[in-house]
Amino acid sequence: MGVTGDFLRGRGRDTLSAEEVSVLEQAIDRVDTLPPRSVVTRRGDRVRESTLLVEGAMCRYLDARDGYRQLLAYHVPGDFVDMHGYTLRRLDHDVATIVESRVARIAHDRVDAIMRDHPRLAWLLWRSTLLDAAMHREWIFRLGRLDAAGRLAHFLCEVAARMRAIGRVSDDVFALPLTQQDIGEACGLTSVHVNRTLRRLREEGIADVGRGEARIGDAKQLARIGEFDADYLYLDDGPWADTDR
Amino acid sequence: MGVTGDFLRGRGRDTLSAEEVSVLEQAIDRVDTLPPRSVVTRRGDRVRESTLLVEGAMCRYLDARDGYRQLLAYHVPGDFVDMHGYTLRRLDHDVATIVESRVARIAHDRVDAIMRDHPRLAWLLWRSTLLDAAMHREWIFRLGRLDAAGRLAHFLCEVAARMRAIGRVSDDVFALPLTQQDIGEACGLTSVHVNRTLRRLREEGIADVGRGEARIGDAKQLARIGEFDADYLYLDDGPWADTDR
DNA sequence: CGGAGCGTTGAAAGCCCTCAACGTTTGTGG
DNA sequence: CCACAAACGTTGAGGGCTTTCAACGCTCCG
Repeated sequence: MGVTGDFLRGRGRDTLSAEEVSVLEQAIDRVDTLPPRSVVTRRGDRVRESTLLVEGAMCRYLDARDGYRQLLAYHVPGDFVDMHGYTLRRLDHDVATIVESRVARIAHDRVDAIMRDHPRLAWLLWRSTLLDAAMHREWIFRLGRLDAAGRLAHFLCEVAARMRAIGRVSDDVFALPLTQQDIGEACGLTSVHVNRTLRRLREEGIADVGRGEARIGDAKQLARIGEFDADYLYLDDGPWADTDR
Repeated sequence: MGVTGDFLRGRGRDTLSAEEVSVLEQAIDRVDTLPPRSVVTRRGDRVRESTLLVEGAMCRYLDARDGYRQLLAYHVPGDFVDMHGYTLRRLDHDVATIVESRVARIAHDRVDAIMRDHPRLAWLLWRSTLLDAAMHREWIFRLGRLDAAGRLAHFLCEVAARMRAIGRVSDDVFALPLTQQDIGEACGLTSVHVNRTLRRLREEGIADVGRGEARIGDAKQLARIGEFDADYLYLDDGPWADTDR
């Protein structure tokens, strides 16, 4: 299988036909390896290709005046990190890697052709941007309504669910190559408070985060604390799960 | 002019050709008038038509365990409040009116036809969902990085810019039919603290919010406090502002 | 005219931040 | 392979922003 193997797996399974996989694979101009902690796209940049994360971890963020970032999204393999740039043409935020990452590039010309000739694949690309929006909404909820423990729990639940969907969770452990500073920037907390709160979750056996990975000790408790409901990830239904329209 | 007059005006001007306006108008099944403070769609609902807000004000929100809501979006005339439902098929949040509102309904069958026969209009619909996502991102920033005054300032700047884009601001005054409770639910604050913070903004002559409207006294200061930059609204460029691809 | 919702204000408590110091891990060059 | 530095993680103390609880005035509408 090619580099698109994970595409949309975290976002509704069994969605791509063999032909569609082939079309997507042939649309790829090249595969790049990006160094860790590198900025891929800056706010305001005109983008002419879109980027599928194949392996590694990336994020999107906005800078604040005080020098800290606000993370907007955390990306796992199979995610397009900037498909919205195809339509919006310039990005309103930065995109960066967390660790060394392999990415597949698809020129927007190629996407034009997909839009024209492969309506169902076009639909899937649109759908993937809408799933980003659904996650954005849940991040708004997390920041607006939850306390520190809730925010961390909710974040961990989301990443765990998405990692599970792409087959990267075993024994309730998955890679989470984020520093406490990063996690703080995702959850609107200082790294100090992230540290204290993660300690509490660890001491209570609910989750253990550190050394580049996370272990979920009590998924039920974690979901309760984070008021987490995976509905918004639309993992249960492929885009044509029910075809009655 | 029909009921689609404001569509996308707040989201890049001069975007619709006469033919496209006509197609959109003819896709409308009916126009409903919805009472104030009514829930239009509930989380999980299967949606079979999309809703264009013609007149009034609406919002989208998620409920928290404590009984409070987290607003996810505030909608002004010209916004589709649930175009993402066309692709996702069920909604992951509630949709409600703030005040009595007129909405135009377009069955998803009709959208199918638009997708098939009017690629540029299809593109515009996709674009409008991407602008929602861009606003979501800015809401994440607001909640994650700004203090109470900053959040209110940022929110007011956004609504002011969007109201201006649809010609609904005069003498720096625009309708804002939200209670302090509503504003708190948008900005992750209690209504008590919203009250105190709005008072400060009023006393300093920066903004005056109340009695169903907002008056911007010092837009520059407001933007500074809210770290607001209207780039993300993509108001300056229609979807084909530059056609080099 | 009465009540309900909304807006306003005060006091006290709590959650999280800031500042600071120190321990631990990681990575790099000698 | 070791030594060192830099980044990351950990912990404590104090302070500040926001919440909570409570009370009261105002406005609008039935």
